[in-house]
Amino acid sequence: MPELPEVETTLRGISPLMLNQSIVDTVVRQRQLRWPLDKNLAQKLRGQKVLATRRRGKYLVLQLTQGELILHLGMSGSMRWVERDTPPQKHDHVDWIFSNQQVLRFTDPRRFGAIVWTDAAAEQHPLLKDLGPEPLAAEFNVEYLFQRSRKRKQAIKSFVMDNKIVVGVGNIYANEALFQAGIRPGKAAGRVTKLQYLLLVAAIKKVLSQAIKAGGTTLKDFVGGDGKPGYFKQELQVYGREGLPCLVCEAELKLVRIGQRASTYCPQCQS
DNA sequence: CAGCGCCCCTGCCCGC
DNA sequence: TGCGGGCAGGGGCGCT
Repeated sequence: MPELPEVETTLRGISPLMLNQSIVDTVVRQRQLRWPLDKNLAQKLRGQKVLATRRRGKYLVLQLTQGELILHLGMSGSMRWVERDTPPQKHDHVDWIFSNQQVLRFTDPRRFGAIVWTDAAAEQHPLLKDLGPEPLAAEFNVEYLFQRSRKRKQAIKSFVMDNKIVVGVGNIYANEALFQAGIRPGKAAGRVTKLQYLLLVAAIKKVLSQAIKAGGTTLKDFVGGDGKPGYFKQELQVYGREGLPCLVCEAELKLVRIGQRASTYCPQCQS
């Protein structure tokens, strides 16, 4: 999936063509996503104008004339503009046809993605209301993270991937940020020092910003809203590099599982 | 409550 | 070449 940079890339790619356009129709080919799609989705969206778009964590939100549409790309989702009458492929589950004749297509092989309409502000919705701060916001800082971590025995990697602590730090960037900060992924969050948190916050902000700038990381077939791949993969220093030499000290990178997720680290550089 | 597994699902890669 | 097993960018949920 798209991690935060890929979601941001998608948002930037799909927004311009839909702003101030009305939804003419919603074509649903597969209702079974993370949650079954609302049977009345097409009816609820018909004629609604997209007034604004935004991102909260890995959720995309379309502000409509009435209510908001919450979208999530799960592990394998993507959205892109397609030409009208482009034949749908196997996993092209939903199309939105806009008043300017543009067609926005939601594709998601694994179907962990979500499409949820809400009549109130998306931030009040149960899916979004308990989310932690945005990683690139000023309120995500060393004091905040250090304070939240005290007495917590959870592995630091799971801790920073917890959306209640901070949103948008997925497996790839958690691995990268911990490497850059010199912290072992399995270390208890409560035992990570304040200095290490200072480095970690900086690393998270840096790696996410750089990935956004590069248009996200394309591992398999991620494409942004413009259909182009991301170019961050070449920047990855530890993710997917287990068994290879550390790019800093040449020690062999190790692989462990933390919270059922692959965690790669350098036994020399990270403590 | 914190924290850990399980699970949703398809595709792909690897070893036999 | 075929098949089973394991793994994949997420995260809600139920259980201890």
